[in-house]
Amino acid sequence: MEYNSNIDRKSFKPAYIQLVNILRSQIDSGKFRPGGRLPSESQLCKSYNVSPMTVRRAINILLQEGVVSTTQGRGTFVKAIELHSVKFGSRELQDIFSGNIDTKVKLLEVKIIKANADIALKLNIKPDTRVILIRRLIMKDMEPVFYHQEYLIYNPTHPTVESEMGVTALYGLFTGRGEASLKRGEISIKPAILSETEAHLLLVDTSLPSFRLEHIFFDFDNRPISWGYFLCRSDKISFNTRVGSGETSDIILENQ
Amino acid sequence: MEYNSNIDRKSFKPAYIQLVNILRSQIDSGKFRPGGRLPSESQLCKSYNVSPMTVRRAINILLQEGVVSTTQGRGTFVKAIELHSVKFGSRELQDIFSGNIDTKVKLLEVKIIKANADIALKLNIKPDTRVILIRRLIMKDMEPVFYHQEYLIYNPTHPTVESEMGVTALYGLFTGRGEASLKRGEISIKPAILSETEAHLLLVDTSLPSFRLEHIFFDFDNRPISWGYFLCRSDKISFNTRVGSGETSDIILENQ
DNA sequence: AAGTGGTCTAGACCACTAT
DNA sequence: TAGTGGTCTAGACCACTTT
Repeated sequence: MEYNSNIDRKSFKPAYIQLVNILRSQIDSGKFRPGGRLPSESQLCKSYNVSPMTVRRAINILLQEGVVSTTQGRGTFVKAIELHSVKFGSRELQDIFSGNIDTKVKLLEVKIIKANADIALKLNIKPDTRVILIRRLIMKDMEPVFYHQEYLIYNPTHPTVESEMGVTALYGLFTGRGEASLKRGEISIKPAILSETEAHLLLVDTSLPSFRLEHIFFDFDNRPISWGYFLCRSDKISFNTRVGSGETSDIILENQ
Repeated sequence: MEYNSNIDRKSFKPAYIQLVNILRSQIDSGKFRPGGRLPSESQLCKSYNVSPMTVRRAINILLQEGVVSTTQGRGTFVKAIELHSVKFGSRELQDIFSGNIDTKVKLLEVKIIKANADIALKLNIKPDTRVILIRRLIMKDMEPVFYHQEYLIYNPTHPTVESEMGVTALYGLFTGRGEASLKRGEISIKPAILSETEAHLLLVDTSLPSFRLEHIFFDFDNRPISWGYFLCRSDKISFNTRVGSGETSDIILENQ
């Protein structure tokens, strides 16, 4: 939040960030209502004594945040809140996998099995090909939070396999210190009802609904490497988002 | 995707977008692996005959996408895929609420009730204050997808109330043509198990798990205006994301 | 014609990292 | 010291919308 409405050139905050904060708090205060027009870019240049590129940069940020919309030749307008393209994040997921020290991974089982039709389809291999099954329990504060089950392509010459089997390898994926051989992944969330054995592992009742976080990863040849899913206790995790002009002011600086 | 590795000044695509696509496809191809360093900005200026600001802009986009990370004085590096801060979106949600013509809202009930402790807490009012209860069914292709239940502050002088009661007002929220009096909202996703009556309304069995999409909206005085939730059939909706260097090339241009 | 957003230049200066 | 990312300038030119 900017308390004064001028740009402080001595501040450690860049001018464009200060301008973003000024404009956002003005929108937030109701000075510019949804549908209303912001001052033109050239006006902003004069008002705050900054160059066009700096104004442009500030407005681009508000644009990306979905706070304003621009039309060439018309102006910059405050957007009404809209829900159809919201993105959800999870504070708890971030907490658990941010290298937090009280997060433990308990390896339940590692074995080589023959792929059934379903696994074969997902991993794009022939049925009955050998794959590695890993079952893990992720604990936070001594309590189970996730049950994780994963099928890996079995390839003795492939370096991924060995490192993935390590219980700590899971961290890497979350914290970015993971495999350089993984190119991309796809993850989806669905709600799930736990089976008796799954509920037992997570120390909950089957009446507690859960998230099923399914994932698949590919190498640089676009071949599937692993497929699996997390089952998450719904009392330990949720996905959230904010829309409209919230007080997100300082997050931007942290990201840069 | 860029097929040649030079910037076409006659193209309708801006130079910085072309550069983003070139760099991304080079990362995608494995030319720059996770952990590896990209050419320096000044090198990129020379290679592609663009100004520093244009290179900067391109790299900023890759930075925002999480594809690369930068360190002042060291360089720009390809990031390994990381999961802890992924954001999930829903294609189905987008489809249903993008002004699609075959989406219908069926109003089940509108009545004034006295707020119980739970509702009073959420809406920051005294218990037994009168609130409006709205119950809706959102249909797609003649099939129910969402059950929606919402509690609105009852205030005859407030313009929000009347327009919200209209069955079509729901669209506005999703498409951005909604209330200009709403400042911000918070939305969360949890898994849920349907009650008998809820399952009956959605024409499914209680054994089908569902999403519960809870929302609360505030006006420009930061007062809660409405609180409620959607129950979503899990066979009709999912939340997804991609990590790593996927083929997201052209989406960027569409957003701009 | 005047005003708007959108792209781009060709430098400048600074802070930081490596050697 | 040399190279790196990061910010910023003071204009230019273009495409578009409004009057």
